[in-house]
Amino acid sequence: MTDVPTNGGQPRQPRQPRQPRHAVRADAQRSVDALLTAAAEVFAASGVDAPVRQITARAGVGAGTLYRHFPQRSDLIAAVFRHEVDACADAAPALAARYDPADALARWLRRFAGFIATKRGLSAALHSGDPAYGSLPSYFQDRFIPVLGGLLDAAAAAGQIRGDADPMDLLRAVANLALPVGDENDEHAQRMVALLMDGLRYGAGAE
Amino acid sequence: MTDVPTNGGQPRQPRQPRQPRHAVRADAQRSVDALLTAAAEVFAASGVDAPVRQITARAGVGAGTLYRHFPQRSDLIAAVFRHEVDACADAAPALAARYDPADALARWLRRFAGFIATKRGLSAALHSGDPAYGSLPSYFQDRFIPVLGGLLDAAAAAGQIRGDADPMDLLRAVANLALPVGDENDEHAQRMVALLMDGLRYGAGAE
DNA sequence: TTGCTAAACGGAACATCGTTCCGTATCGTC
DNA sequence: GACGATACGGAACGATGTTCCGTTTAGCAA
Repeated sequence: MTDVPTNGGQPRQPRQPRQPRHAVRADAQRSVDALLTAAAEVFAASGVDAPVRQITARAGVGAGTLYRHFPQRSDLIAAVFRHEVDACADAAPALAARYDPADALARWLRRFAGFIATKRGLSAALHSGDPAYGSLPSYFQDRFIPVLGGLLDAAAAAGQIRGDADPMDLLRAVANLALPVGDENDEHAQRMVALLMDGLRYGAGAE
Repeated sequence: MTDVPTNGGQPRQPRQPRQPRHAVRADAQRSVDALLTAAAEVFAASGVDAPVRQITARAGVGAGTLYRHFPQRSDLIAAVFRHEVDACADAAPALAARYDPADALARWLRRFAGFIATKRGLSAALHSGDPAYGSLPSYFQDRFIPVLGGLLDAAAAAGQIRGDADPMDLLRAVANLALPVGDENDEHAQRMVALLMDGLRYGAGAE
């Protein structure tokens, strides 16, 4: 066993989990989708500390299935987070196509506030030091800053809002406004976001 | 049951837990002391989320005893917090008597940084909305601001440090520096606190 | 179509945790 | 010294995260 002449350069252990034999089994894909959907709903309703069984029950799968696809709880949380970030970011083009720039911006900010409102308990999780969360903040920024930047630029170019708004500033502001604290309903958040939007409109043309 | 004529003005439920019949039994006092000491050590080592059994084992006490004195977990955490705030604040007079003002200030700030360093996970607990924590922030301020203010005034009066340092600002700054994040040891915090102290000295007499 | 095997599934079982319960031991008083 | 209120210990309970393993199924091949 001094040498391993077989499979030169092709290590036996699967370095790429892709192409294990056939791409991905249909039932596995269904399970993952069901889990992501169920987890998103449960997290929104009860926070990210919700019991695992509640998620598996809603998804109609066993606990073993969950842990097969998401070995750690944090993996599921991170996956749901990314999934929702994508959904929110991907909503922008449709809005931009259907509404005029300022309206599209306002609608997307509302959408974004709704996204944030489902993130109760996540900020604590983010600071837990779990490496599974390490890439989430940058993912958040990488996806949202270009999207919001585009909407802002379009509205500014149309002369509908002021031109000096910084996307990151606005993301942080809306996130702080919409993060649920205590028992206040999200009506308050929506009003504050609308106020922010009016602030942007008010400065149109100025400077 | 339309009226309750009995015990006018003296509600039956014990509003003051003091003076139940005789002051407090000696064994009960021992248990409380052992629990506070053990909890402080365990919290410092493992954070406030440490298992309850670990605390009772270290205190040499049964679980029932813990819950008799601290009906909720948050009660124990709050009690330990208050206990340590007191110990830290009470350390100031001795330091002020033994060392010259600026030295006493520096030593107390180190002491305070050590206090903060044991508070991993507490900030999350404070924001959990549990009413048992409601009074902790004001307790923190009420005890520390006069203590630090006294030390600052003495050092400023002696011309050893600048005179425009705000106690609350300094508390927040040191707390932020000393709060353990990730795996860094507290050496870093002590260096930063020393730096802050040098900053105070540097401004002596200025302005 | 039928057979086969790796992959995936479900849910019982295990370990751990916070909390409760209650029989027993102890303290302080009369 | 005896008695009653108080406190103690730790087993027991319910909930939860996680693992294990016998069973099922998807997808390929003959």
